[in-house]
Amino acid sequence: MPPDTQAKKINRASFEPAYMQLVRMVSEQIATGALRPGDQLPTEGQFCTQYAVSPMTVRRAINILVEKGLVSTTHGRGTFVKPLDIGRATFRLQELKNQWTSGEIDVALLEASIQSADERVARKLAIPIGERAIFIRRLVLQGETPAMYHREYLIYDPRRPVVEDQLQITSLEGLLQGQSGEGLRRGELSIEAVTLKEEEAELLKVPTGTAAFRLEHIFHDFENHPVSWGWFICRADRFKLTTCIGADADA
Amino acid sequence: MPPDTQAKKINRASFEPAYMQLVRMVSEQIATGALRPGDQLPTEGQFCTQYAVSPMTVRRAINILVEKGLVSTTHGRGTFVKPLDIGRATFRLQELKNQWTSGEIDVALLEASIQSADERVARKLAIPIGERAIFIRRLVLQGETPAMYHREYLIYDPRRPVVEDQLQITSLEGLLQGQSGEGLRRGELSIEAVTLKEEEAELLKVPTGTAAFRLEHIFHDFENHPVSWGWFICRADRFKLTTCIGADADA
DNA sequence: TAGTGGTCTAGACCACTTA
DNA sequence: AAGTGGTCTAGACCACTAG
Repeated sequence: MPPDTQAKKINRASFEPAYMQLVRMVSEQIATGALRPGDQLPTEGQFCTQYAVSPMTVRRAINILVEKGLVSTTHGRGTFVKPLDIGRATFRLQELKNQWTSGEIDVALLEASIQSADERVARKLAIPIGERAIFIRRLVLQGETPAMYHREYLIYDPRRPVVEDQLQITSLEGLLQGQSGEGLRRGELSIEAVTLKEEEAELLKVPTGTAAFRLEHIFHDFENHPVSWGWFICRADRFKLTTCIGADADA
Repeated sequence: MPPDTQAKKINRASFEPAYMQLVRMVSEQIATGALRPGDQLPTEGQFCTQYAVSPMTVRRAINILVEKGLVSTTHGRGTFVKPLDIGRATFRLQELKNQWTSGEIDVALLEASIQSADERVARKLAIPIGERAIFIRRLVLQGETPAMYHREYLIYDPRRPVVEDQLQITSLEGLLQGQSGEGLRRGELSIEAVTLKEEEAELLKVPTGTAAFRLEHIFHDFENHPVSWGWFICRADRFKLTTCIGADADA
């Protein structure tokens, strides 16, 4: 434990809550190297007296530091600064929305039809082979340039207010604006790298064989049945995920 | 607000903390559709009386639900169930470690040399063009199969205990086992899709032009100077990021 | 004005680690 | 046995939203 560097006070008049000020102050000490990986933080009690706050406030601040991955706590031992861990990096899909909502986005519906499910579609949607399913192809345009190509298979259920609603489900409007499907409970997503097939390349106006991201999705309803399965093919030059780890990741 | 479905009690004898039991019970109600997107949750006070817990415990549970993206709170209005938001999806690099630490991993050092920095390297490492930099090439093998190719440029500083330590920094051992660089403060990471160049393809034993992930990284020390810049080229068939959104993402 | 969430207090008790 | 974090209480006061 380093000799106490300098204990700034909590500003009670600030709009910033006390626990956040604590988080920020400790984060800065870690960022500047005043606290190094492995160092022990002051104990809960020490924080309380140093900053004249209650234990709950200290604990809240420490919990946030733990979630940020900056420190780790061990029950009877103490709280310690963690070294950089590359495994903690997380890439947020939200980033794409931000990248894209800055410009003009158009969604072109290329196809919307009823198809009979082949083996693959049947398996993904958990329906019998040959059952009818809705098939949709869309193209997302950023200005004049195509950015993503979307293929999606949807459960066809004549009892539901189908197509119109379903066209909204996982719609790119939803993806880009904010919220999708009201009737959906959970989704699974995955990302891989692929090379573009001829059809995809033509639509995206890049050479066949170009690299691209494939963002696959499958959504389930409240009965936990699959509702939709599909994937976005994203031009690599329009799709990049970035993130930061360590101190100063945000503040 | 739906007519109270059924208020299970908190089990005080359980190893599971009260706030977690609350989180789980509400999560389940959302997962089953007992609580639908847009529905208002009981207020803090109602939770307190229903489950006989203190306000702080309720607030802690609700905060967790907010972080999980299942509900949102508005100051003077209440707490409401959120619809699925695809933008909340986050992909964790940790996943790769898990995928890989299951098998045998070898790291082959292909090259470690001193080079004079060209314009690109100089810019990334914030050093003058022509300055010496350490250059490292490694190959990560999963059993017999090559999985990743790593190129990295490191600051050459004769005052530091350089090479041996630097070889550990952002080493794949670090990447795969747990913790990397003790002298690092923060890092920036990004992922793109690329097609393999001839050299890369040969090393990874796949055809030239195959799709792959490129995971670029740059790390900074406590003075916020770049220390290392490089990238992993990952075989697409060994590298897939997956995630879940919505209720039941974990519990 | 009534109801809501947001913050915070000043402790308590327990479980765990270390010596 | 001493010190640590983990949980929890039973309130308080404030700021915001709504009718």
